[in-house]
Amino acid sequence: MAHILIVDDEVNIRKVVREYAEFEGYEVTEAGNGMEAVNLCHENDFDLIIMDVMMPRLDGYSACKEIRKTKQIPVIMLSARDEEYDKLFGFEIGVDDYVVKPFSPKELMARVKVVLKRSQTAAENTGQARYKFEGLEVDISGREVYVNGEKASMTPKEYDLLFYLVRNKNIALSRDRLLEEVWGYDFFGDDRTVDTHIKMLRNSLGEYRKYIVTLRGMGYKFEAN
Amino acid sequence: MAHILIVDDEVNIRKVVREYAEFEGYEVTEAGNGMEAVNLCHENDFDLIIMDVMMPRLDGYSACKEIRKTKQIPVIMLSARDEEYDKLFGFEIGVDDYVVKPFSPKELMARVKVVLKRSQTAAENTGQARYKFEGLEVDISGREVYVNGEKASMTPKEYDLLFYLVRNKNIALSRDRLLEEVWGYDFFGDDRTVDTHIKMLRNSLGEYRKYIVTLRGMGYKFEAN
DNA sequence: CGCAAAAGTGAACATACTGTGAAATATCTA
DNA sequence: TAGATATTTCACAGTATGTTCACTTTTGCG
Repeated sequence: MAHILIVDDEVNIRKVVREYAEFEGYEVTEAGNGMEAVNLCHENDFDLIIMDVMMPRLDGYSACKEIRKTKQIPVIMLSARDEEYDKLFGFEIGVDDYVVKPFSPKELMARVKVVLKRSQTAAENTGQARYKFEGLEVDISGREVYVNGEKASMTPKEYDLLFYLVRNKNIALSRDRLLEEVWGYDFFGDDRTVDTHIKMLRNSLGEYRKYIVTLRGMGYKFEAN
Repeated sequence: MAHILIVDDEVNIRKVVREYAEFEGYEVTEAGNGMEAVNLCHENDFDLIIMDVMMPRLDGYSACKEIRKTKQIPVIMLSARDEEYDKLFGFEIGVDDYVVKPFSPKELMARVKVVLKRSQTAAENTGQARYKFEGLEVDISGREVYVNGEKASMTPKEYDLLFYLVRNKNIALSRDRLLEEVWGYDFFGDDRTVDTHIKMLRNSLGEYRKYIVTLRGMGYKFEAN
């Protein structure tokens, strides 16, 4: 799943956030100050940074600016109640969200989810929606699928179905939901239509059909990390 | 049902929208400008906001940003044809949908339905959909259960039953209630069917069967913090 | 301690579900 | 409009699953 960098000089805060984040299934890396964070960002690809404003060596505000020079990673800032409030929302540095200390870890996690989702959809709209699962490449914005490097030709519905499955990977999708989301709310046909298209999609995916898992009594799921 | 806030400076527009919304069974509150809307949002829990962009005192764009600071309520924006179009879709403020004036109230209501549904499923998917009890992991949205790190394969009813128990952990559940909620109101079978499924579920959970507690003369309960 | 009611259990049987191929429709394209 | 392509429906077969039921075990109580 997503890889999150937590930057705070207080060990206890890092610990609490890590705990909650890992419970949600995120991979977590810690940094104790802004300088460390900048260096870690040069070596790793994080999906999100949670960063305190007030830190020794290099404060969150400056670290964010520094990181943004090279990478466009979403950032959630933590800060004491009245500290720097205006600067943060000047959008000057493009902070994605802002949580006031003391914060509820649950609320923080809710915001993490929102920001991650937003950045994902934003990426899709700017042409950055490429997924790769072994030899299966799914380019949603380019509306192309490659199986072992070769372009797979599919029918429109196959694309739509696959893209919806991939966008919602690891989420159980009922036939009804698929019909509603992929076919549209105004489709009044048979449930089993989904099955037929899953069948054809599986054939198109060849060996990678394994990613499409049947959930008996329920529907289907695209299962991959 | 859902509680909707309508924000527009034109009384007639509010009136029309209110009429249609109430016809659909929604509860409706009105505000005449952005500032009112922000204040109302601090005091109430709305499920959806329909807001005009152009308003005195505080425009819809700013009001939305302000409200989003504290609450993640879906917003549908109303606006004149070319006004602010880009800003709205800049994802900066995360508007959920966008209707151009003059609009058909019917179309607006259709969008309301879609947005409400989306936010509901999103909440389910991003919400507490993953539970962990020692070595027992329950991923409701992925419809997966792990026992000591290994995926447990269960029958549909076992999943449904477990998920219902977990979602209502520490709550005593009678057989009748389980039948009604997990099997459906149209099931007219034997009470003891529940027992059999509890048996199979316990076997699937191995050592973690201990979480499913029998309440003699009553039903069952998933007991965990 | 012994009884009755409640809960656990294993097996049999009927039912429901999914994968699939093929036919029937619908939609697109030249 | 014809021909091609795509979508939907349908029926069949095999298998997984749900339900019932009889029997055993446990529990609470006088």
